[in-house]
Amino acid sequence: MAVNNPISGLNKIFDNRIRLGVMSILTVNEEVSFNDLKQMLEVTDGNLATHLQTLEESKLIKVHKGFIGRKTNTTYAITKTGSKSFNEHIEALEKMIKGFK
Amino acid sequence: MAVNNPISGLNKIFDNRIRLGVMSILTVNEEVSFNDLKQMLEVTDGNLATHLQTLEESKLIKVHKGFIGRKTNTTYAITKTGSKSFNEHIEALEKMIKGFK
DNA sequence: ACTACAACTTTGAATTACAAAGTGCTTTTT
DNA sequence: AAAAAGCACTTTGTAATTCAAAGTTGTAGT
Repeated sequence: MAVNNPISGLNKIFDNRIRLGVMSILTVNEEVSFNDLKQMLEVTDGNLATHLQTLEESKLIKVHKGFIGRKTNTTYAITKTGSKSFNEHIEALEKMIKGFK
Repeated sequence: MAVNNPISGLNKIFDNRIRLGVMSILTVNEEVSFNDLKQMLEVTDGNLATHLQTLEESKLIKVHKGFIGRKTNTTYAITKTGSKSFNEHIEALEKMIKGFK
């Protein structure tokens, strides 16, 4: 591995802007509903659902299917692994940015 | 546009890690040869060439075909537009990051 | 009963990314 | 001088990714 490679620490799963957005939202907010994510990120529900699935399969986020009264309410939260992976990615980004600041 | 959308300021051209890497390298180093970029980023030459072409077509970088003695030497540099676009992207990223710091 | 919303899954198409091989020119090696 | 190798590509083909649209199931409201 080249020593100077500025992108070697980046996590491929976060190359996608929607997945990046989800992670950044879930880092600030403990639990966020599907619908809120959809509105914040301005994506179609199908598109969002597949990205959430990808993140869940990689154990970066977890799903909680709950209720508000009798109505189903699905919320998403970041996992420990997710926090760790995302922080590493951000650190790699910051390192890259600092390289030229 | 949603007010809270953390990814709306990101530039799609920089979603790709190789193009991101090129820009970050060219922000620190005024002129970098094709071969140096290739080694730093650890990519195949064909792959690098297409990404450089994309960046050039968008006027984010410029190519200089020169010589070292009699040997051809191609170098790449960032353009004014490129600097501006890249800085905006980085600022959007930082804003996103600061959102949860 | 009908409409609407929520949270999906499935399908299909378009775009993107990438490796591998080929090209033309030059330089170095034998 | 011939062969091998390097540089900076281009072309080709495939694999992966991304995304919108439509379909699905279940609940809620009117």
